[in-house]
Amino acid sequence: MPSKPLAGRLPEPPSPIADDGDETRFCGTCAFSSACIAAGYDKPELAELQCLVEHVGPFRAGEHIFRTGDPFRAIFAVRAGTVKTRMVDKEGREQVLGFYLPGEVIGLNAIYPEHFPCDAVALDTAYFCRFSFPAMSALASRIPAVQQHLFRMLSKELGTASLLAGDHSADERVAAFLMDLAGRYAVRGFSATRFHLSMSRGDIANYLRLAAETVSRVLSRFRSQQLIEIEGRELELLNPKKLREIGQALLPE
Amino acid sequence: MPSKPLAGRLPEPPSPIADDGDETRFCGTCAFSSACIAAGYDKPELAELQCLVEHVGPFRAGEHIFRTGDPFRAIFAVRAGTVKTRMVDKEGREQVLGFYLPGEVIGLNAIYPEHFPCDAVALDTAYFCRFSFPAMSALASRIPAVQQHLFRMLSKELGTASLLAGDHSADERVAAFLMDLAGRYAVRGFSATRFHLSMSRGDIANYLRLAAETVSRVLSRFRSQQLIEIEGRELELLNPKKLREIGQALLPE
DNA sequence: AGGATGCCTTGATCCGGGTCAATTCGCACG
DNA sequence: CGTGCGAATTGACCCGGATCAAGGCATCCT
Repeated sequence: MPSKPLAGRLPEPPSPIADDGDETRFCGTCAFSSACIAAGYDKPELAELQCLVEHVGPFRAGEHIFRTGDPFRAIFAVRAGTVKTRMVDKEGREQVLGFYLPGEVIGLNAIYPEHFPCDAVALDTAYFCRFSFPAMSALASRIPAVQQHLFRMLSKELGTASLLAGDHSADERVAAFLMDLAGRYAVRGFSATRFHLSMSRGDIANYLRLAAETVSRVLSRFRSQQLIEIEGRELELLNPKKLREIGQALLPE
Repeated sequence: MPSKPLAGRLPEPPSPIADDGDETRFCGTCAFSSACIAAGYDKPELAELQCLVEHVGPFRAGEHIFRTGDPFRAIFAVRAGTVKTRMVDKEGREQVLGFYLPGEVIGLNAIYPEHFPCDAVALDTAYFCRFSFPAMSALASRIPAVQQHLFRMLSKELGTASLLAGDHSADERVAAFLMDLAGRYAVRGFSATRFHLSMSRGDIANYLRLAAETVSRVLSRFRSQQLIEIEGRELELLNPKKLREIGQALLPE
């Protein structure tokens, strides 16, 4: 069954929203929060972090945050909403690289080429913190915790990228995908067993290198096996243990 | 036909060897050379770079440079020889993550987890420069070029990792693999049309998420189509243009 | 309201590449 | 100098998931 309306698709983001923060208290759920805490909220460097960050948005579903080929000047932390990144080859085939939830960071893969190698597209109404990268790396030079944080984020993304590459069955991929999302929501303090899928079946399938029909079939089977409850894009994990087991080959630890 | 002997498998590495360098002139083909040059060879910082680097090796074919779970203390630049990195899941299935040629760097994916998430195994006799990572990041704080170089390497590896993930035919994968190797040899100043494959068909297949038999078949077909000449592990690219065309979806640019 | 559109689901069919198997070759080793 | 073992090649067969097709059900437009 198709999705039910959420809230009439209004300005306010339907998915979990990260703490907005104010001048002195920086977004609590942001990917940089740990770096900030390590640096110490009272340190003068924090003032600089405030300087190099800029709140942008809202972007509506389908709008681009950046496009392939745009010169790389900044990275973006998702403040609210969901984003997919994708490459489009010259035959027009789309390739979804990843989905990003509140608190996560996009644009890191543009450092090397110095131009964005992919598009970033909002899946629902989304807000961001924009970090000037030159300013950021200058700051990283002076605050080891910031530098380390950047290294860690890059290295982490490297780890997840290589997991997807393995040859795994459709069941493994879908189960791992659901558990991965659940874990990421949990880290940010949201429910790990009930959440909304902001992306279409087609996007999920593309990301997992499957056909949309296959994703649909697997989800239907998982439902009939009492592993999940799903109605449109509203999802509940009924048996996370079993799901983790199925997807274990694709999951960390 | 299987491989022909190269040089009797003796201490000296059979594959291209990077410039060994001495106290003041650091390995010319090393991945860090550009950072060094940017910093200036005469700068006192270079002395520190000399301090934090340590030449290790030789490792013989099959020996581990590091193992899954080892605490992360250093990254390694390949000085000579070839390395594969791989993960082994708990069912014992191997997953090849990448091959590394002289001048390239392994271990970056360990920064985040702080333990190596994979094994690194020498494919032939191999030598390395070992860079203490704490020292390296301390240096990165003081020399922007070093920091930027680390960022770039991480970001670059991120880009290549996501290419493999796409769903592509066996022909595309194999062609792209060969052209990628050719390009990487060319960058380091080696022949881009004739080179030795240090890895087995099985490793290639595993890396490309194919069966060894499929790789073998594709190579045979490429040979019958006059695209390559191959005997055992000695390879010559007869029609790089066509190969690039076949593999374009997986290749940069 | 009526029609168009996009997303999702489900069924039927097909094919690329995996799996199994046999053979050959080269090399290490007793 | 066999002998055994691993890597590579080639053939025969099969299966998971892609593709094609049809139908349902929302939302959006006019």
